[in-house]
Amino acid sequence: MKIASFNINGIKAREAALCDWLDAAAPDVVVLQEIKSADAAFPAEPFETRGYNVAVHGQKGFNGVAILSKPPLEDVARGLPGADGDDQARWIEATVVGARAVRVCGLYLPNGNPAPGPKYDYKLAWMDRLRRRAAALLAGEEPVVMGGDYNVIPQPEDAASPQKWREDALFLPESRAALRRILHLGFTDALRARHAGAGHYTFWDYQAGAWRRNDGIRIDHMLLSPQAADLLEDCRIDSETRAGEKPSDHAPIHVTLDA
DNA sequence: ATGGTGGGGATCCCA
Repeated sequence: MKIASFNINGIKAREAALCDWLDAAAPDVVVLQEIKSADAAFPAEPFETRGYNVAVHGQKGFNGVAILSKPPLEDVARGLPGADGDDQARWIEATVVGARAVRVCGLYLPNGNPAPGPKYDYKLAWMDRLRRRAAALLAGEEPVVMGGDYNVIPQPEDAASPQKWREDALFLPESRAALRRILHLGFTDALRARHAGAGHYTFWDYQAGAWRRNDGIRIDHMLLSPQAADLLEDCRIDSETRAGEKPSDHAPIHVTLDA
């Protein structure tokens, strides 16, 4: 089962590029971030035509996540638990059944800039809620994939120019520590498990020729529970999509599981 | 130190 994550930066602007990538990469399941669309305005037809079931947790203008899945989506849950009144649409999960059942979670972690400030406080609080949800998922002892835009650069080797990110919410020590706290619960960073070393990026800013100069960062991650990590066959970043027509500023990342 | 680009929706916010 091929499970992917893709921050598309606006579903309306990215419909053609997303469909082209779906046709080429043929993932079984995709978690999407930054759809920037309300549920009712989400254009499900092009994906249903391609055989995907669609579950949306949308928000007008900002944020918004969704799951596309060829297997039926079971037990869909929307919103990250732990804060009543948080109306930002950043979390969706569902069970997909292939050879094995996999709990698939799609997340769009807050950017957090400028730091310090209320947006950074929100980021760290959201990561604490994520850690609690992740621990609860681990207790189920089933294959779990938490994929998405984590907006955290884990290590200096995950940025082409780490010094430029020194003061940024994506790379501050507290952000990296909060991500490590989740990993240390027992999750596997799938890309790292398969590819050591520098040069694996998922995001290149639209500005200042970042793609042309390969000035990227690795902030989109696929975290696997031990039961999912046991099934891991491959993890790759489809960086060529960043060179396409009207691209997102993120590239898709995907795992192949023996499931 | 600054400005560089893009999406969405409204004359500015977010990344």
